Amino acid sequence: MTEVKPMRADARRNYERLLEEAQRAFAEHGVEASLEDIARRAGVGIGTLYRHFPTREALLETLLRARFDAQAERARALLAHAEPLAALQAWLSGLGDATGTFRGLVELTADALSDESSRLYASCHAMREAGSHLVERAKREGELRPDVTTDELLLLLHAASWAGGHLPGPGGMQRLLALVFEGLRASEHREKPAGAPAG
Amino acid sequence: MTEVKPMRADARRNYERLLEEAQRAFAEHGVEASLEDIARRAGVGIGTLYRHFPTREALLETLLRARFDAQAERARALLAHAEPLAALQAWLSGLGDATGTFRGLVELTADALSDESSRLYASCHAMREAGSHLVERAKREGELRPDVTTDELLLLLHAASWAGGHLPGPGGMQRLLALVFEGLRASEHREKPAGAPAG
DNA sequence: TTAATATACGGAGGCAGCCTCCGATTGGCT
DNA sequence: AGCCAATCGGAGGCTGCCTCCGTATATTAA
Repeated sequence: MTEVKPMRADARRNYERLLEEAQRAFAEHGVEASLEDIARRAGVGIGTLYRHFPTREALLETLLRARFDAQAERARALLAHAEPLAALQAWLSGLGDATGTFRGLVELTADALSDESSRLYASCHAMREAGSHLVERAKREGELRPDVTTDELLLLLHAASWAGGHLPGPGGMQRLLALVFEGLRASEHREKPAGAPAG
Repeated sequence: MTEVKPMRADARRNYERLLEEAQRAFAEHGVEASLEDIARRAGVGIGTLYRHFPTREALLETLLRARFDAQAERARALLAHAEPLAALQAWLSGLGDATGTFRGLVELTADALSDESSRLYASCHAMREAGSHLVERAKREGELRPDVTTDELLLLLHAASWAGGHLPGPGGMQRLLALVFEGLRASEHREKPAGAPAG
């Protein structure tokens, strides 16, 4: 059985200080924030940081796992929503907001989803699984094109989130995500403004 | 009358060796390739590299300007194409291929397009301009939704290119770009499914 | 050809970040 | 109190960025 010896008091204290400072640092400087800086601000030697979190990814994983779980939970909740496509869109939209919280997180998440050897892969798996139920339902009810996969959808979301960061002002991701859902063709059943551009 | 004094022979030689090695290095290791390594391989001191190219961006700009010009030219040529939307798609598709040549190039280009202070901004400007003519034509002829801007379109392309790199195998970007054009809704009156030529 | 000089070269050196290793310290237990 | 395994901390080795300046050389004038 996995008997876990309780941590020594100082170890636990440092562990928690490190997580706090890491959260701050990543939010402020993005995922590339300096680890030595995190250790410094936590009032801890660099060696201590590396003992608790052997890699940057390990540190990020600890911080992110809860978020991924929350997204999975949200997906399950949205299965109760009456409109399958709207539910899916809502889920993706929230997921996009979450991956926008610090710079570099989108890249990280997209990598984790496609690279099985990533430490974050496992953390993401439950989330993808939960999301795929929303996807399947939307397909089954004829609201989502049947030839698109969950992975493609997630990737498109991450792409929109990534690109949203390059648009001035907030709401960029939402706008792009909407475009992706609607497509780019002008079409009759979509109301189009009357006036052709002058010129 | 910008009389340009000819470079000293050794200077010109080094300049060219540096560009060659930079091309190699960026292609192999992405835009973050070590500058000291480039200098080393070019058989030149690091100081010499920095004299010719004060920043990494300056070096990249020199390498990329020709590419951007080529893309602008391609856009102009495609104005002769009979089908406006197909022409636009073809242009974007080629542009996406070009930004996939080395890792980090997509990010770089997207940044350059949105940040006026970037050294690459000027280089991109003509390309965006040329592309916007394709966009306007497609709108005018009612094939492209009128509420989307050239910048959004370029950003969506870059997003697709970025995301394509996270899909296994080649052709990821093409597939995603097609999805973006067609939209994600299931719909009876869509003629052709988006998708990579599975053969 | 030689001398003068503007031009260009090269790498040492200072800084920061990554990560490892191991002697010093200390919490927890008897 | 005293022991010792668990934990700490940071020096040190490495890489990469970038600047500065003494040295070397291509070019030109004599």
